[in-house]
Amino acid sequence: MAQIKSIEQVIHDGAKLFMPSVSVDCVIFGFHDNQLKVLLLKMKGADQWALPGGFIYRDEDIDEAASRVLRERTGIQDIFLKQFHVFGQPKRSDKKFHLNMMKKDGIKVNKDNWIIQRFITTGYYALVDFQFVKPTPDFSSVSCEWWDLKDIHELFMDHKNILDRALETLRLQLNYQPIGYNLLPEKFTMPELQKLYETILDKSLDRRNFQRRMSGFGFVKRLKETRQGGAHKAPYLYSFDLKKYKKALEEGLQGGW
Amino acid sequence: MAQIKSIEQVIHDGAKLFMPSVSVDCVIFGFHDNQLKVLLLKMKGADQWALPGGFIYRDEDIDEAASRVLRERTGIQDIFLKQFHVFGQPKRSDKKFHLNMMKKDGIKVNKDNWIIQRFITTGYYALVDFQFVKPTPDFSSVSCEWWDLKDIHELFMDHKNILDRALETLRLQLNYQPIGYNLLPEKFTMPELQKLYETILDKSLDRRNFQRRMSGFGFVKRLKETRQGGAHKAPYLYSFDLKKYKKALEEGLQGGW
DNA sequence: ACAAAAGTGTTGTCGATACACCCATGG
DNA sequence: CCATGGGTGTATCGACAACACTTTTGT
Repeated sequence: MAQIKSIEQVIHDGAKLFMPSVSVDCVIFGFHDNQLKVLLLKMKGADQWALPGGFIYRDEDIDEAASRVLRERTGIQDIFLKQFHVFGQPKRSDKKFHLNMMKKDGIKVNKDNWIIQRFITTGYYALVDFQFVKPTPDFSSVSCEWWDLKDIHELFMDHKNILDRALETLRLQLNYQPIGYNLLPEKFTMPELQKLYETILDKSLDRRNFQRRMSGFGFVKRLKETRQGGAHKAPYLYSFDLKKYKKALEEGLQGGW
Repeated sequence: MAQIKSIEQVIHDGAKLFMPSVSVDCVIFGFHDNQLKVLLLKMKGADQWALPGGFIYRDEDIDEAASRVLRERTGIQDIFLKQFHVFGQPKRSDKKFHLNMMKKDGIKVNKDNWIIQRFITTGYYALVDFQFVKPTPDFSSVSCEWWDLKDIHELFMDHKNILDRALETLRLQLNYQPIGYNLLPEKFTMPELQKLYETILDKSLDRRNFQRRMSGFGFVKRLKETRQGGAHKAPYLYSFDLKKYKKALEEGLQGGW
């Protein structure tokens, strides 16, 4: 697989290298300063921000393509990455807008070029450890940065819609899957985990009941250490019990029927 | 949108009419004789059964394409139909197998024809009222029939895998969404609804607790009529309270957090 | 009359909520 | 020494499982 280095190259070789009509877009969530963050790219030739995305090589699994996008934008691999929806409205991209954007950027492209066609995109969302991410722009963008979720109001094409759907899915998942591994550092305190949940859900939870519920699930284990340095009582550190965590991921949290 | 009537036509006009590389496949569930049924097509030129599927017209929403497939195979529209997964492995279809199948059927197709290329398919599942379905084969198939879920062991391409994933998704959905509308007739008894749940989950539930739980959700309402004719005590008839049913669909059943 | 199916009631358990209380630490 | 954050204990409530009992109907 040839590494893509420029828009010109995509325009020239895209049809040969990639599958037509299909793309992936990744909503990469991180957590820092008690804020839910999303990794965005600033597009060349447009004053807009976009989700990291990409095309699928002719012989590449679509999940691997998403994984590759994530890896190339963050330097991170082997983490939680999940399909959540296919966006396939015919009007989701605007040919004129695209052509104009390319023009602004000084790029000539034929009207029937591969890249100007209609694309159906599969949305993926990822949960990553903020501190290990090295945001890296791609050929189509001038910068790559973390944004506070609440500051994002408008994005490239239908990407705001994709982001909203990802968040909705994430909130639902919270009800029947464990979360936090990959979003928090190796060791964390219970209040930190709670803040994560509160931030995702955008509501406050009872401190004491949260602890017991979490402990009850069994996939967090308390360490003997405490987090020193902060004012007030030093909280215990916890880490995830990977075995039980993965088991809970597969089996779900609440039995249901 | 031109109606497709033959494989030859797809081979000849497909590239013009449809998006390349993408398709939809539908797992259409029905319920009859206390059995979960799936609608399958018997392929021309291959001694195999397949899920109803199709391509996406150049100006068609992908969800509408799935809806169209469902409509054309069953005669039913406006029902529960949901994306559940994208199947995008490069090896999911086998070029040689396809070419051979066409050959058997006496159809000549070029090796670089649109239809022989790699496809990424989006899986949808539908829940339909068995009695209203008029199974209708498409251009690629010789018949269209309901199969008992438990009798399906092997399907065309990766369709068995798609079916399994659909069932898995359906079972999960059962935990946080109401179900039964579109799968059962307008009026039904509580034991019938229970049988549906038991069949999907493949396990038995307590008759009495099931009744109370269901009633508790609020989206079924008891009618004054009873189902006459059967031996033994006549059970009450119920029907869905559409307003509350849809509300439950949107908001989910168990609060979670 | 009796078996089988359907409807209603009762009890115990467990988890979730809502608190009260205790502990540690910095100012 | 007290405000603040963190940890533990407990009473109450409600959901759900398990099971007993009653009602209806065909044979």
